[in-house]
Amino acid sequence: MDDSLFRALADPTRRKILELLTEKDRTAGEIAEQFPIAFASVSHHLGVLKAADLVASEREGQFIRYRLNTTVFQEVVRYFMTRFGGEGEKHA
Amino acid sequence: MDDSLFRALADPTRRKILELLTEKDRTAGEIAEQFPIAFASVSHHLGVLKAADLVASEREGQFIRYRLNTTVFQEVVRYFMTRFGGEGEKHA
DNA sequence: ACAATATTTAGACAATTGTATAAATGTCTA
DNA sequence: TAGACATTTATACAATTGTCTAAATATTGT
Repeated sequence: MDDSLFRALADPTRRKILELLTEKDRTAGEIAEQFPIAFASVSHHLGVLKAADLVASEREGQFIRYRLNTTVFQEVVRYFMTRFGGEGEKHA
Repeated sequence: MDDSLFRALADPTRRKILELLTEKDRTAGEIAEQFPIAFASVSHHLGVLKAADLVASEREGQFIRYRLNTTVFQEVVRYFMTRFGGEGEKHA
């Protein structure tokens, strides 16, 4: 379980970005306009999320469209379930 | 979902502490001796984990014993499952 | 080629964080 | 009460981080 993953999740703006991407894929601009901070700052957050492999992106003409990488979230859930899964479901 | 929770999880030493507490409850000293950093630093990490409600502690004579608060981990799992639709970790 | 739009990258700066040492607090036992 | 042990709190400092503005890169249309 990569360190960059948890560091990426530690920022509330980035978590909000992830939740936005849950609804639908969005371009960098569509994401950025949801926040009161500079576009460049949001771009930086997107870079962090991408480095942690939580999102992927692809160019679409002028735009760059971002989408969730759901695979990694499943790994996160598995991390918590196996290590801290609470009582009962010990399925090692 | 509290911000302090994700910030607490962002540090690898703290995650290691949590994993140690998965095995069994431990005193501050037993935890601290597992790490190459100063006891005071580990104590600080324990404070962060406690503030995030990830662990609880109680005095036992000279010692202070720490234990996982599993309830919060279940909330974490629920957070990821509900928002980021983890399909694939079904169990029984 | 030029201008407009979309986004990222570079550089700077203040706030936060992880660590260390030293001092303080709490507990036990002689 | 004194002294030893266990742990936390106070303080300082270097490293990391989130934000900004300005400049750079990429694409589209004229």
